[in-house]
Amino acid sequence: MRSGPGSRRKTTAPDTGAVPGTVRPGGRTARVREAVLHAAGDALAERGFAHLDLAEVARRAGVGKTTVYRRWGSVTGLLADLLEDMAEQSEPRIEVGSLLRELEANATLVRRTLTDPRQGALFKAVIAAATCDALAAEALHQFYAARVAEWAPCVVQAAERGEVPADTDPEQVVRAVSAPLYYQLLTTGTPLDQAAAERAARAAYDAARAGAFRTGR
Amino acid sequence: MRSGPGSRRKTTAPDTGAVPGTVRPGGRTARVREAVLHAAGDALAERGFAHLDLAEVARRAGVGKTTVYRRWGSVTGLLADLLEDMAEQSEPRIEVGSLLRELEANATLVRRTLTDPRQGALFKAVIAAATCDALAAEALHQFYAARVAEWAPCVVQAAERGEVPADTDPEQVVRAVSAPLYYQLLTTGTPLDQAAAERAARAAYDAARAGAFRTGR
DNA sequence: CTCCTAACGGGACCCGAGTCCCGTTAGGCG
DNA sequence: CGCCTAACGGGACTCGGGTCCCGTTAGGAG
Repeated sequence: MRSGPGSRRKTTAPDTGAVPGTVRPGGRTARVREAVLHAAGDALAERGFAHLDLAEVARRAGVGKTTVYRRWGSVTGLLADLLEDMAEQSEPRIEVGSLLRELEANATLVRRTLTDPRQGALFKAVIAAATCDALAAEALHQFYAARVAEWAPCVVQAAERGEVPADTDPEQVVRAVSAPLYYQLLTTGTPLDQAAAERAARAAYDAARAGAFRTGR
Repeated sequence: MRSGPGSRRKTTAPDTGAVPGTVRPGGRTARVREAVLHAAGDALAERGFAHLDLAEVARRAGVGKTTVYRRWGSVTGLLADLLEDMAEQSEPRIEVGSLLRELEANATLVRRTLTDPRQGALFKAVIAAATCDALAAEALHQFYAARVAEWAPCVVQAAERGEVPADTDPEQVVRAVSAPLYYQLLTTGTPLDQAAAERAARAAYDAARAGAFRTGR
């Protein structure tokens, strides 16, 4: 793939083997990235993952088709970058002082995200991509690890207050809130309403209090 | 697409507009269907959803490429049929007399299914397909509706025994068992072990007992 | 057993996603 | 404020997934 370091060219393209955009990430490169990610998000929300065409994304972004293929390589690569971009701007947790309230806030946030036309479409697409592409899977795992880490402290604090057993696994509790929402989204046709979010938070809360997520078994 | 009923041909193909295989479902047609579904399952387990090629499936099945396209039309159509085929041979629930035990049995079954190379690959593929194809989504919803209906009675019986509140929604409880397993499979890299299955059953059980799934709110 | 035709099989063909080549634009260091 | 070259842009080209055409095989009614 990459040419040897001794290969001689005239004025064009030494081919350093580096991913384009990493050496000169400023100015134009940044603008192109933003335009492409934005266009990709639009296309995804409108036409769905299955009909996502990189040529169309390039056209919408006012960018050369070659550029998109060179920088992102494939649909899954673009999705991974899109997800990473979204991760940077996701809302932080707000402390409330009550575990049930915090889990409800989390469930509501997840529900809003999955219900949102743009973000929901993106998540569905990334999940689909992750089932058959290692790169997308890695991006997805990173994303959820970060999100779970953001919310885990509320369980730790609840444990300190004695709301749940001291050896409760915080991450398990946070995951238990999201799980039913994703499951419903993917395996049933019923829309995700607020009642589903509250139910998910409540179930995770009750299970945690009953000790279902204790690490010591 | 379909020619009008008045169109005249010599000896070939009246084109009734019906899906091939519905008029003469016996003998050869049935053999072809079985061979193709089997080959598709193999290919899916080996190469994954992304690299599933209908021409390759046809070759493996010893069947003409045209036949596969004519009968199933697309990858998602084939997946939908494959899922329907699997639904017919899934294991029935076994009565145990203890809700926790039954939920654990269910969780173990789900875990085994998702861990199995062939079935697991199929489920991942169908989930991916369902996010962008209405036909696959419908097949998936049907499948889970049937599976949930199969297991819901154990919650009804538990309610009669007083193990959980009388107005507990049985389907919610059953779904709560599967949800964390699917969530873990899709959003984390960690493998689905038996501990995860037991935890899922336990969490659903505790939440149900605490009244998290009561319909009356 | 015979006939009608549903369903299959082979192979030519088509089309568009992805690649390649090479000229042009602009980031950023000296 | 130039120079070097990273990064972009356009357009020709490839190649394999999906379609079409038409001849062949075999299900099943009578």
